[in-house]
Amino acid sequence: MRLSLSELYDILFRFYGPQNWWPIVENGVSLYLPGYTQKQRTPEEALEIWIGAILTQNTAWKNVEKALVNLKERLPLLPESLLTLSEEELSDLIRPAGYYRQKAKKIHVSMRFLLQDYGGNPCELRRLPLSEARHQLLSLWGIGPETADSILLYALGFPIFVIDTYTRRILKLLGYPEATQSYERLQDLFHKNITPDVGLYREYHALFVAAGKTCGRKPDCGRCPLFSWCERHHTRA
DNA sequence: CGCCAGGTTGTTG
DNA sequence: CAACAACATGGC
Repeated sequence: MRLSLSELYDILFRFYGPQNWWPIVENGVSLYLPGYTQKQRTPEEALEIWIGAILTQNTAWKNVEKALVNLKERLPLLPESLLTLSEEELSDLIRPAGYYRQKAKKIHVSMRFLLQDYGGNPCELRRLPLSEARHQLLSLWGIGPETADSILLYALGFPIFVIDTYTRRILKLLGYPEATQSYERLQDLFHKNITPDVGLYREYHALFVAAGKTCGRKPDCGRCPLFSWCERHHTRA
């Protein structure tokens, strides 16, 4: 019997507990505070999430953390401050996050956009309809669907579901054919089956990441709460 | 040492 | 549209 998406959420939540995404870096460590799933983010927090979403593209969070620490000890995290740095200076600070020249360019593009169109305040995007805010994000060089949706959900508080490689991996193993389809197609599955609640969407996506890590390079099936529904369980040679 | 991590873009068939 | 290369550091 295949797991429904709400049953899956319950299992993951009971096993991994609240994830309290998205973290803010303070005193050199990432903080995951209980209020974060519901909280309306301040412009400062929203900007850090925005930049973090770019930095974490195909990159371990530990490396992003180092980059954010470097940035925050060098200057206040504001578009106008970041833009006083050249792309080369910026790339030097974010080096630990990898792809540092690409990401410096991406951050510059986003900061110019925010400063020119929204007075440097990312939260102003919240005034737009969701589809238009998403369209604007996707029009920026360096922001694809996952980064856009992470910003919309975690920084701006729009009810949109984030799809990442972990989501696909888990759903494939659970036998969901939609997992091999396009980003928007898979996203629709969540929008149609899970009530659009920001706190719920934030927690659910973070739980996929937690589960995906258990199922990474060295799968720890003995400790996976999904073992009995997993393809590996049934199709082992 | 090799593999991969909270992707996106550009190129090519 | 799908497949593939390029982008790059650091942890396990």
